[in-house]
Amino acid sequence: MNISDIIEEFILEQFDNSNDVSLSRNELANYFNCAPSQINYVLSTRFTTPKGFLIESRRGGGGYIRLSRVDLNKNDYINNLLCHVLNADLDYPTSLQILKNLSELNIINSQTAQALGYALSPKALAMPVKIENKQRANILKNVLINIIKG
Amino acid sequence: MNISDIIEEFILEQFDNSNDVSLSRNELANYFNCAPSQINYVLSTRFTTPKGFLIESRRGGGGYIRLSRVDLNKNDYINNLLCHVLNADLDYPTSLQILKNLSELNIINSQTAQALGYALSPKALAMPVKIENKQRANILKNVLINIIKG
DNA sequence: AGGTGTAAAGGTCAAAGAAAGTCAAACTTT
DNA sequence: AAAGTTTGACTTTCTTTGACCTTTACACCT
Repeated sequence: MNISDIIEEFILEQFDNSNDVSLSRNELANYFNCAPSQINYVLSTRFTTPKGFLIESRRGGGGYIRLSRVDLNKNDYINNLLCHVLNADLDYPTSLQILKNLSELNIINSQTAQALGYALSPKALAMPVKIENKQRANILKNVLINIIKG
Repeated sequence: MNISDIIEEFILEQFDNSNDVSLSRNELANYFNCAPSQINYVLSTRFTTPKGFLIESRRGGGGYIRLSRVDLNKNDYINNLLCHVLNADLDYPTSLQILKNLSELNIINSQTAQALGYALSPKALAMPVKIENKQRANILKNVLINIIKG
């Protein structure tokens, strides 16, 4: 077993009953006698969104890293979007269709769908088409990832 | 938790029922055993206008710092946003604050605020900071313009 | 009454410190 | 060889501290 696995296990244990864990990168690194960036490595390979984890953090004095777990099974449609559709380019009409679906599935309400539609419009993004479609996919992906957190 | 957060909480508690709080910088600094300018730091990062706080102060003997909470006026707020804030760069924390205000003013509902927050996050935009802040301003502006139209 | 000196506030800014983030090179395992 | 790990140098963000500045009240002269 390598350090990454050990650290992963350690963090998983912290999840005991709760769905949230707070930790200090430096302390952890010190405890396991490894480079601080090793912690980032563990987080980015083991505590990913597809696995149902969300990460928040803050730098500077009193900084922290906070992990939380979400239930993925309830969100098949979103999951599918995240794994397939949103990794590629996303044109504006398609994005509107996705938003409509999300709204009909009651995953988001209609105001949210509309607002996001404006946010993803060519006018809002204002950039060359090729980049624009990538950008649009990325924004929507991010919104969804966070929405499933509930 | 760092001192700044603790001081912030302390001040927020002073707001108990009233909408005004009066305090002495030196006394506070003394109480928390920190540099007086730390108080200014807390005020300028936590009790900002976008967050709905107003700060008055006076130097010299018998000087003071007075904080008050203002409630935002719907039209003024949007107007100010469109005319000033959203023409310039817009950093992420400020955008979150704006969304919170818009939600409190019932201009958008809380789900929309949250979704837009994710859409405007550095991760969603994924571009160099300088461009990112322009982009963020532009997207939010576009959303806002269309929302008040509708 | 009117200057004026002084102490008592608060303000500003930049440097130092304290986290966390990134990335690529070196190393290991498969 | 490819994939996965480990490490460390460098970056970015947020906080803390301290030196120096400005404003105000008040007492003391004349």
